This record gives sequence, structure tokens and C-alpha cells, in this order.
Amino acid sequence: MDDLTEMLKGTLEGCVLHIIGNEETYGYAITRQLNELGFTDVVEGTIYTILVRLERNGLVQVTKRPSGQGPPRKFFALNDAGRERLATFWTKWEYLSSRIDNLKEGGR
Amino acid sequence: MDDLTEMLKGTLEGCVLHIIGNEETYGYAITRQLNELGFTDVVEGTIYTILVRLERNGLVQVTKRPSGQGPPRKFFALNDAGRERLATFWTKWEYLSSRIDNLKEGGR
DNA sequence: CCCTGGTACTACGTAGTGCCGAGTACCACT
DNA sequence: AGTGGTACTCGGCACTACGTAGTACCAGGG
Repeated sequence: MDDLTEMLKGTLEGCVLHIIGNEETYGYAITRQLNELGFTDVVEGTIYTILVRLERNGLVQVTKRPSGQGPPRKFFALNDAGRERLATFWTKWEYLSSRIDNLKEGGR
Repeated sequence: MDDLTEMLKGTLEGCVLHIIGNEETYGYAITRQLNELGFTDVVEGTIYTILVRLERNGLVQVTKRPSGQGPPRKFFALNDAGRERLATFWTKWEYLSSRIDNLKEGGR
């Protein structure tokens, strides 16, 4: 799939929140998971910037743990604010995608 | 619906292309139409910048016509490049939205 | 007769987000 | 010693949507 960059804006962060919400995990693994889920072109750098932002905005709880196969990992888990943000993300997504599908089908 | 700004990035342009594809129309009317379609917070300024971009990128054909109730209108119609861009927009949208819905349902 | 309000477009700057590249660091295997 | 996979950081870039101000035309009310 060619360049989805612009379309991912605003949604990629939500996807990351969702993944973190499923289980405590870390940046590198999130990237691999997204790649497998069809977000093939998403790279580490992008995910790390999102994670830094999430932390800065107080949406996640961070725990550093040794890895055994590389540098220590930073594990992320959602806190209450994060869960709330995730919920509003899905609300927005439902709203937006229904409007757009509607636009496409309805023709006008 | 609260702030959809970030989520609209990359998709709003496609919506505008779609509307123009339905019938030759102009900026102000496009804005009103989007507002009625649920994109309530989209304002003129945003649409005009998109239209300028479409023109600059050679995706539309522009015709100026007097209005009768205000300044002259700039009517926009899709050319071949525009129709092609619209088609790839829908392809991308289908792809992305299916991945995201998949992510939401599948959990992982 | 001005003034408000609706129609219609232009121009400039801002902020947010994803991407890119370079760099650091640890470990396993050859 | 060198390569390759794991794992994170940092700085800058590009693109997009938004906000605000300004211009301009017309109709109707005070």
C-alpha cells in the first residue's frame, strides 16, 4: 500500500493506545505488531515519538525492565487518563468513519 | 463532536475531491455541504487552502463565474489526474479503515 | 444613507503529527 | 573482529488543518 502517512495522522496514536491497552508492552514490540497488522511502513522512530508524547501527556505508566536480548525495555501501560483517551479515540473514529462511508455511498 | 482536526488530516482532501467529483462546485458551497454532512467544524479557510493545493497539483480544472449574490465564484471540476487521485484515496481509505476496524475487533 | 449580515475568496502564520537519519548500546553468532 | 537483530534517543523536516485578518460584493433594516 503506498503512502498512508497523512491518513495515519491522528489515528496512529489511537492504535498505539489500543495495543498498550491490551497488554503492557514496549516500543519495539508495538512496531512489529503494527507491521504485522498491515501498517507495514510504520517504523520505530515514529512509534517512539508517539510513546514519548503519551508519557509527556500523562496517559501511560512506564516501567523499565532488563531485556536479556538487548538494551532494557520501557514497558507502557495505560492509566485512567489513557483509558479515557482511548475511549474518546474510538468514539471519534466511529463518528468520522461513518461520515466518510456515508459520503462515499450517499454520493452527496 | 469534539476536535477531529488531527484525524481529518489526509482524509479531508479526499472528501473534497469526492464532492467535486459529484458535480462542479465552489469553495463556499463545499464548506456548507461538508458542514451538513457532519463535518460541522470545518471552516472556509481550511477548504480554500485545500482547493488551492488541488489546483497547484493539477488535479482540478477551474472556471470563474459571476455569482449574482457576492463576489465571483471559482468552480472546480476534476480532471483525469483528479479522478485518479480520488480513486487511490478511496483505496487507501478502505485499506486503512479495514485495518483499524480489524485492530479494534480482533484485539490483536 | 450607513450598517449589519450573508456570500465568496485570499493570505499568512501556527501547531500537531508522522517520518527520516544518525547515533548509542547490548547481545549472540560466526 | 564483524555482522545482524534488539531497543531506545534525539534533532530536524514536511505536510496538513486551523485561526485570524482582510478584501469585496450585495440586500435589507434602522
